[in-house]
Amino acid sequence: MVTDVDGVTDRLGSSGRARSGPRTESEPDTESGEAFGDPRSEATARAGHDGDGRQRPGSGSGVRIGRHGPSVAASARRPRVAVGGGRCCRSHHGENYNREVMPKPQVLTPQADDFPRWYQDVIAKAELADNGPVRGTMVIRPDGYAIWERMQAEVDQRIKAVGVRNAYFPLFIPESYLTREAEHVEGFSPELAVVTHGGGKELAEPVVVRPTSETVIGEYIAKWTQSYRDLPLLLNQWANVVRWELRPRLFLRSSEFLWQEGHTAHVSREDAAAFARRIHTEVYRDFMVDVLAMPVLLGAKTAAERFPGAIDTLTCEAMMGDGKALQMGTSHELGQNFAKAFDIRFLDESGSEQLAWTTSWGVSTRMVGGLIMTHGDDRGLRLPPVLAPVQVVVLLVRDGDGVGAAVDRLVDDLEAAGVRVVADTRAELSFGRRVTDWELKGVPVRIEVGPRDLAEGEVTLVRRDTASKEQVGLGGAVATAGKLLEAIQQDLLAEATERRDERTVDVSTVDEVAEAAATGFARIRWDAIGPGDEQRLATDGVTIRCLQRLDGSLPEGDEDELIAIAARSY
RNA sequence: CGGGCCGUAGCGCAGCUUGGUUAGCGUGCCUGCUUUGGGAGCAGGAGGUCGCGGGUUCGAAUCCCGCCGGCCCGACCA
Repeated sequence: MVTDVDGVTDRLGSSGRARSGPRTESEPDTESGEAFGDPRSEATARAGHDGDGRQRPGSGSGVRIGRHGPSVAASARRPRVAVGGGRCCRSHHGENYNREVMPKPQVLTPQADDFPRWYQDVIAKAELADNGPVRGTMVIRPDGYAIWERMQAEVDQRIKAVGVRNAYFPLFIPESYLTREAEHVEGFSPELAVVTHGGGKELAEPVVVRPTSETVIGEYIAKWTQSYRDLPLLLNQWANVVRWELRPRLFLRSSEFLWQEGHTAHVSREDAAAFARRIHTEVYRDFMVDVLAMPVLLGAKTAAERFPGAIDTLTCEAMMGDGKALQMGTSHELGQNFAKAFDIRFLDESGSEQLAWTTSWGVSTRMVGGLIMTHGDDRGLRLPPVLAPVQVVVLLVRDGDGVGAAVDRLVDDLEAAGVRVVADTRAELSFGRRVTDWELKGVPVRIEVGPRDLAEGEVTLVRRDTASKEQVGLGGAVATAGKLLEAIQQDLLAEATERRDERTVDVSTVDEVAEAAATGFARIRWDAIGPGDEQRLATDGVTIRCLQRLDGSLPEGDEDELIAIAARSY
């Protein structure tokens, strides 16, 4: 099979730039249907693994390998000198012998030095993803995919809660479908991958690899829609899509990515608009705020930024750690554009034929990038507990005197309490190394179990977000962990909200917009931006991210008194 | 597609200007011992068509020509 990514521009008669490139042989690897995880199996699925992700023989949390005599001898040899004083201290002041802030080894480029470099470092060191062999493609590694699976599970549940059902449509779309909607084809043809050969022969009609599925799904919605009783028709699919990218970045912009695309048809414009808004708020915003702990701004796109073929595009915009904006999700009112192109008609109650009104909406693996850049710090990822595939890691500091058994019991108790937990008993790695690893991976709470603590019947709990430590009795560890998880979830959201608000300024002129956008978001009255200003800002790398009402709520259609949020963006 | 830069061990790099032993260094990897409460130490070891092709030369990672690939900056996008 030969994939041709350049020729289609001409064939589709688009104004897009022409590109040259070799035709590349590629194996047919049409992987259809994304498996997604059952959230309930998450904790148990991980329980038999150590921190390396390798299955230990014997499984269960109590596996012991290669730890015996020496470490016991070592701990026995070490008398309680330091601990003796510490014990006194602790009992009187509740202090911790190792509470002082530890010198942190630099494992990542600091954010302040070079934010993009930091982002790449995190992805590499936390083992989230790699570049694929074809430029712009992405290999999502198990720890990265686990994050995506958690996102899928949470979003899927919310999508279904508003009455949408999942289906699956093909990867290949007839090229002719794309051309039926003028704006749509113009918008997408520059980034299409087109298959010209199959089965060793040139195809009579080339097929495109879906960049999005409005067209195929429209064709079938038309087929399935006869009566107003068939509407609303509410569909969603989890799939991969391909948009040939010139400047790829892992998670943020790759030539192939994973997403969810919803497609619905309604009897009236009002119904369609209301549904798009409902998805936008009840699914996307709630998920992003409650699960991702990201304070997204909701708004409408300007005509220039609208989805090709839409009459209105709603967006969720987030601010990253460097002040730049990231579009986290969009919902489109497609009006009757696709209904006309694909003949989506129905008979209404009076028996007269009507054109349907459609919507589409999606969120993608880009959210993983947004999550990294929103909460990450110089030590690595910081995952919000509600999302985190692993919420608590129980770290065996050093073996001896029943430490292993205590780790096992704690893991069992946490699991029984519904916490997603793993045990790290890798005695062959130094303590510091393992701590650093778990910090890189962003696990919200770390519980350190070692002989010294245990002699006091205690363990040490450490928050990933603040690095603060506290010691609690073994019996209280589960309850404390639960409280910490809740606190971390709230605090991450609060921290991100505070940063966004600090870096958002109200301005009144276009020049001020450009200046303010250098460090964050600029808010300006939409009517203060004249024709041509939007384009002029774009030359400085600044775009209008969205339009909101003065109170920050979502506008409906064309309203006066709107505020434009302008920023640099990813 | 325009402008700048780079291809040497898995990754990051030095060596090239001024051609000449067996091509080095950091990290990672393997083995052993000692370690383990904040990226452990020591010893030993494996790993290279110096991007590809041609040319100059007694001799090329190094000089010349061509090709291929990649990165960064500008015009589009979840």
